[in-house]
Amino acid sequence: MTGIPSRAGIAPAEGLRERKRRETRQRIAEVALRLFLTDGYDGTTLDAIAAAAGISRRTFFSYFKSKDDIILFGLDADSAMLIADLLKTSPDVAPLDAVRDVMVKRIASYTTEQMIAVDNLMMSSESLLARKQTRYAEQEQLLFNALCEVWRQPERRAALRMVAMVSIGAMRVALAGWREQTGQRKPAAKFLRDAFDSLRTEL
Amino acid sequence: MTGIPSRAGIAPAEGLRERKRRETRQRIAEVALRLFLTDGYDGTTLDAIAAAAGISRRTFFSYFKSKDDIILFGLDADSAMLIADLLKTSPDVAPLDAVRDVMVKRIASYTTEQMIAVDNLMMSSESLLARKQTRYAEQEQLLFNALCEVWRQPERRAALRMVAMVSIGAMRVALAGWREQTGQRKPAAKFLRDAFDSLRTEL
DNA sequence: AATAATATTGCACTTAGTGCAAATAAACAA
DNA sequence: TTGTTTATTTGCACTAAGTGCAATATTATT
Repeated sequence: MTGIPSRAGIAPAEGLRERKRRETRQRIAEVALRLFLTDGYDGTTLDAIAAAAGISRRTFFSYFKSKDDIILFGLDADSAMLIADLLKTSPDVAPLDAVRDVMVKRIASYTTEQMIAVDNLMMSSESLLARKQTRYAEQEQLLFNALCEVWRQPERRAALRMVAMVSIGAMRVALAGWREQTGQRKPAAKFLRDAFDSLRTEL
Repeated sequence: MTGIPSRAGIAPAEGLRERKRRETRQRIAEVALRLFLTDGYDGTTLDAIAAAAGISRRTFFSYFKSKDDIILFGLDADSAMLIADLLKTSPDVAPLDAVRDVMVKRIASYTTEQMIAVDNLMMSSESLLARKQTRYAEQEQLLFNALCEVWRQPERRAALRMVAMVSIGAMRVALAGWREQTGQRKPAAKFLRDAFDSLRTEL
């Protein structure tokens, strides 16, 4: 029993431990990304990352479970926002349109350089490329779960699974097309809209 | 100058070298798969595989470029057949219908036990799961190329990209649904047809 | 049989990742 | 402050995948 310091229960008033942990994790990610961009992914060892972040090699693994995981740092927040947006939509609109609108809105908020840099990095390593694909699969699953929350009729589940698959796929194809264009004029949002339009055309 | 042995040029009359190489590769794959099923993927070392196949550990890498690659052995032949079938279809039918029909036809020819065994294996290891996803991405690309061969109008390329994406996606979702069903009564082909039907419904 | 081309092997090496136990630092109670 | 509990950091030894290289063995060629 003994009093909880000041504020009760919720928001446990981040102590020194939590803060340092958060900062260290952030520092590792920043330092690693910088090294990746200069020396390449495969050319950067965990020893180098640990040294640059001021920790031991062993400690790295208490922050990230693998070298690959560094790249995924921060990306979860993005898809969480997308899901949050989607959960706010009305069940009256068509699921595919809802997802498209939410995606288009989100994609416009990204900075171009960051996206290209991270994407190029991912293309440079086999294991990162593989990791990227599994991430799409995970996102598809999350999206499907969210869709089921909004459109709750059980008889539509099979269709919603297809909507999730098609949406993540359209996003993937759109981003690939956007990345491959020479000169980078058109915004990613346009590629995304075109991809969803193409779906209707041929199907 | 100097006669080509007996038959000219084409089909260079497989010599001892080629035959042994083919046999060794086959033997490694068989032996490895057997070990994977008994000891698990991560529980099977390359040393064990090499020993069981009667080669040195170093030699393994002249047959497969990684441990993961063993699983993919033989799968290429399957997708090659699918592509070959597709290339025979007429440009008059709708691309998506053509792909669906070819897939349904192909999937019926698989033996159930094999599929389940390999699939369970893939689920058991992170790196194999990642590999499976990249394989889907590769198949999507191959399928897109084939579609462009049959339906040659440049203005339809964007749509064909979507058809490829959607088709591989439908197959992926169908196989996942088929695998997860308890009791394994319905054939995979039915799941595949339902998946393609669901596409039309919600889109 | 001699020679050229290719395959196999052993060896040393790098790197990612894990288990464990000792040392260190933060949180908490008196 | 001091002592105690609890979480974190670290070093060390280890496993296993994968690579480079040079020596050896095998197959092909003339």
